[in-house]
Amino acid sequence: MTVTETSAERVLRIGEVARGAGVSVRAVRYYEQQGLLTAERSPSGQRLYRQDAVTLVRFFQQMYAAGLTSQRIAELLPCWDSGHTDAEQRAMLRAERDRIQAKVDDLQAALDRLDEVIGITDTHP
Amino acid sequence: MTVTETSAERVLRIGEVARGAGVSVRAVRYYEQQGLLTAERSPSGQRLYRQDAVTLVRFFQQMYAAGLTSQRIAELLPCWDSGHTDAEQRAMLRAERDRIQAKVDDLQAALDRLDEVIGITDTHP
DNA sequence: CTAAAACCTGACGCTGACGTCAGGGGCAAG
DNA sequence: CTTGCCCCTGACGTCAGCGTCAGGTTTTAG
Repeated sequence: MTVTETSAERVLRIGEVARGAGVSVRAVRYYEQQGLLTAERSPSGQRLYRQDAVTLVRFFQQMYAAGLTSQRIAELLPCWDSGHTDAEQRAMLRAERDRIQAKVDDLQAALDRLDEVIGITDTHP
Repeated sequence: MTVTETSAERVLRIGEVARGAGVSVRAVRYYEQQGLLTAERSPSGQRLYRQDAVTLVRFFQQMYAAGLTSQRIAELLPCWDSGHTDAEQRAMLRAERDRIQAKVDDLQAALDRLDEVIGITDTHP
């Protein structure tokens, strides 16, 4: 479609999004399947993304790394792009926050156990 | 075996170890299967553990929580009960340490993202 | 125009620490 | 003796985030 693209209307195809965010194409499709990411479709059926899709995918990765499930991320997504939260969402947010904090403490304790045997007891890098 | 137990020779059965460490009986058997835990056997085939098995299982849980696999834990166990490490073990220890540290940083970043939308921007509890 | 590269939709495979069910002993109390 | 609880050994099931293969269409480079 040779519409004189006004330079601001650039769209991304799935491969570009994937490479941009450092994940696989399969992963991006998976996110859509989980209701995290929506895409326009070209007449031939190919997915077309806006540039912020890359940022979004990176955000998903961050949440996954923090132990959130696809479902949780989907439930909490509106909190970011609407800036508003209801009671249920607040509860989930706090629950996740506490869980992650606990995990940080656990990891820190594990680190201490490792350092203990390594001998790198230099207090702070 | 009615050997006059000198009060120091107390042994534990698998259920006691499991409850003591807060894991399932299945988990304790799994640790043995992975070469993490060895047990004597009663004449009837039941596993008999020493008291420190509970501590050991708790330690496994801590390492699992830190993202180590059974194999890694098995490879690094000698470092603790022998107090000695060879070059390969030191490399693994440092690698795991770095990985965990990176994970801590990731979690911290995720926490910040959550707090950002929660509004609990109180610097430190 | 043609070949390569990229995209599409299923759909099965993988990993790791267990859960769980099946089928069968053993051992103390009442 | 029998009731009940704990133990045993397989061995299949689970879950979540993808990997990967199959078979086919579309877009792009030359």
